Amino acid sequence: MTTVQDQRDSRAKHETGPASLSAAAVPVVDLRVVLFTVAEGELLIALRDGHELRLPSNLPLPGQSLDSAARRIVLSMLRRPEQYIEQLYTLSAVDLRERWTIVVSYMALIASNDVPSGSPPPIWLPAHELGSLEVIDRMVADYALVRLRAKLGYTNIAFHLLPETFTLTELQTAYETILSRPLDKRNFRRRVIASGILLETKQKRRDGSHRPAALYRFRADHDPGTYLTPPWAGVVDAETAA
Amino acid sequence: MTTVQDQRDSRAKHETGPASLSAAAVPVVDLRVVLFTVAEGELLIALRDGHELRLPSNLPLPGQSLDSAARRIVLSMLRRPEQYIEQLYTLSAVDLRERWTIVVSYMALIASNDVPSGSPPPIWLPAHELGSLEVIDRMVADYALVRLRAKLGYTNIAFHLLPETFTLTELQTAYETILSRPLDKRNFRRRVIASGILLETKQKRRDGSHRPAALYRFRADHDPGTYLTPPWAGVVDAETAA
DNA sequence: GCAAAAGTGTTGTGTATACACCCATGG
DNA sequence: CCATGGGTGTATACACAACACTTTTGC
Repeated sequence: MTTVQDQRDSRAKHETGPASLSAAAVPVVDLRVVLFTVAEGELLIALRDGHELRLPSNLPLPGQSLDSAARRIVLSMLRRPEQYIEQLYTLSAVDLRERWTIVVSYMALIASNDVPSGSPPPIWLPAHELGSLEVIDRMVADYALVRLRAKLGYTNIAFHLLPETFTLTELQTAYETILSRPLDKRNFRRRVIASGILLETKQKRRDGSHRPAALYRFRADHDPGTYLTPPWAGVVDAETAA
Repeated sequence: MTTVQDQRDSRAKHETGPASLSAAAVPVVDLRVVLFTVAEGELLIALRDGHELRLPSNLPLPGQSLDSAARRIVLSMLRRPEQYIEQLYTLSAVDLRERWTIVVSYMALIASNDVPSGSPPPIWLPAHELGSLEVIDRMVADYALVRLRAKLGYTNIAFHLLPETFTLTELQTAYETILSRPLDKRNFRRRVIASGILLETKQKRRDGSHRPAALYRFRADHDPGTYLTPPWAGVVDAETAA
């Protein structure tokens, strides 16, 4: 019945015609990032503090991949690149100002130690206290959390929440914080060692009055990377597409 | 350093200034669907036949979810709703006519028997012969294939490629076609029966000169549904967001 | 020598794989 | 009676969960 051409034509009419439905007939494309970190046994999400708390967001630029645009958001928040980023989902919504918006959401991870924070610094809100967020932000953040937890089961993304070197106990604590349940020490260590993703440094960390812990490093080369994400994620800039 | 407001401002400059990079400063949002079916032992993708073969596409409408818009694409191709649909990925690219486009891609599944095909009917191309597609379409289709194969392993989506009743051999053949490798009959049957997603009808299908096959039905109520897809996929229309 | 965290093995249970023959029917 | 696809069971390897004690250090 309807061909591509038909549809493009009817859209063109919309563009020039009056904005119906109190939403303009051409959408704004808006990126939002759910930036996680783990600190003091809590999973935190970075928010911008304006009139109200909002997920950090940005508009894409022509000739730039969406993934770069998402990374720019993180940079503007922290003055540091994230350690992991992944696209989540895209949805169409009408925002508070009745603007038709296409929201492309991302999840990002970073280690909490010495994150410098740009100005203004982000507000770090515990992931289970998102009640104050605006509806769309709330949905996006909730979904990011679901996905993060699910991915702990079959990927190694949790490493990206830790600094360059870390102890196995720190790693386990990160898992437990995100999942909010305790894990068995021996089983955890066995699995993570067997996965081959750890590089044992010769160093030890001596903390308090107890046995020092071995320090490990994340083997980026043994990381399958961004798992059910397309191979070309982040690669399609103007050059590539031409 | 840079706040949301800053970024919106600098973007506003772009909008009113000259379109740099030969791409307009406001993107077109374009949905594309990779519609799969299995027929005669081949995995096929539906394409529109214009000047060249293209993935079926569409533009979203304000106040409508992207998922509805994607479903509209399928309807316009087949005059039937799909049996399964899922969002894949969103990317930014500059198309052949140098228009800056945000491409939101979807994967959809349908049974091949008695699909009526709208006019003009789609061209069904084998999934391993996508060489003739335009770059973006090609990437999208390739990724859809990766995701479909991956999901066979941990979901039941393959059912959505079959008609309402089917034999276990038909189901197995669908899996084998998509994975392009043979599966063990006994193990396959054991697993699929154990999963509890099959409803055994009392009917049998008598084909040729051999034992008749039991017919099964898909238990939609036992299907976890759209798996790593957000719960609100397709729900966020104008009403919901307000 | 004691408090405090690091580190280490075994056993059972369930899940996935490999593999070969009999069954029901039509012609 | 034979050709054709439908249907069934067992043995083995591997992954995962449960569970408790010894080691090294600082004070």
